[in-house]
Amino acid sequence: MTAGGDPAAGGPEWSDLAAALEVVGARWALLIVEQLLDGPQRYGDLQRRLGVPTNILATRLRELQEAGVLRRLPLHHNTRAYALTARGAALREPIEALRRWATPRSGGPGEGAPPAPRASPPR
Amino acid sequence: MTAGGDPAAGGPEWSDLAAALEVVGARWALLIVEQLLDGPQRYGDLQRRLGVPTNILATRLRELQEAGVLRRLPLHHNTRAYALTARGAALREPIEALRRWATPRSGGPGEGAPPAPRASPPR
DNA sequence: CGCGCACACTTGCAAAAAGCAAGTGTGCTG
DNA sequence: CAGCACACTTGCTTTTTGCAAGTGTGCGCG
Repeated sequence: MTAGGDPAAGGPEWSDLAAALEVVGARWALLIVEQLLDGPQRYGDLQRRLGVPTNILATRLRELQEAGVLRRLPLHHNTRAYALTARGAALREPIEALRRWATPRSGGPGEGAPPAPRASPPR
Repeated sequence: MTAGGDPAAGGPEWSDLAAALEVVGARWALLIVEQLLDGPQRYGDLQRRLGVPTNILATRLRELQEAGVLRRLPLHHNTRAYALTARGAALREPIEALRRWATPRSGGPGEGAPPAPRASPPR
């Protein structure tokens, strides 16, 4: 069941990871979910806190909603908030794992390559 | 855009997650690392197993190498293999967390949104 | 009632990244 | 020396991302 994805073929494998990235692999998706882990937020708040272009934000919110990761909560008059579904909240683990990976841990077995300074947003 | 962080301003936050995505957030990056978790592989193998465009693969391998995630092992004559560094291997946790998230767990409380079938490579 | 304002998005267009196909260089091997 | 496998490059098209400005809607106020 679901196993393989491309059985008995020399073709590319199809992993669960690819399926995950299909949903949250787009440019600002995980950052948006991360913000929402703190609780429901409104469009304007997300935009200001992340610095994400407004059209991208609108697109991502629609996609993530369709994927069942978040949903819109109608607020007063014409305002609304975005909140994670259970499936969206389950992204806390992967997100924290990524955060831990990125966090420079002092006292660990430092190795690999010397850190090179960067200075620009996601990607 | 907001390059160089935005300290002590009302501007966008700069999370560790963003730093992680800066390194492994590009289109095929995590998939490449996932393959490499099984051990060192050669260029052609990666390309065939993932179905990634060859120019993209070359670019990602260079970027991931510069980020200290993997390194090139010279093999016989002009062939080489790519292997994860310790830092790259540490991505196993985030990757497995994402895989678990994507894995349809039978018996769970179905919720969020009805699954919509897809049929195409990442993104 | 009409005006301005905040909020939540669209729209239009330019720049960057991803994708496809074909080509290049290198070192065997026949 | 021709042919072949391997590891990439190069040239061009398509898709995605980003920026800036515009649209619609519902108050709050004079």
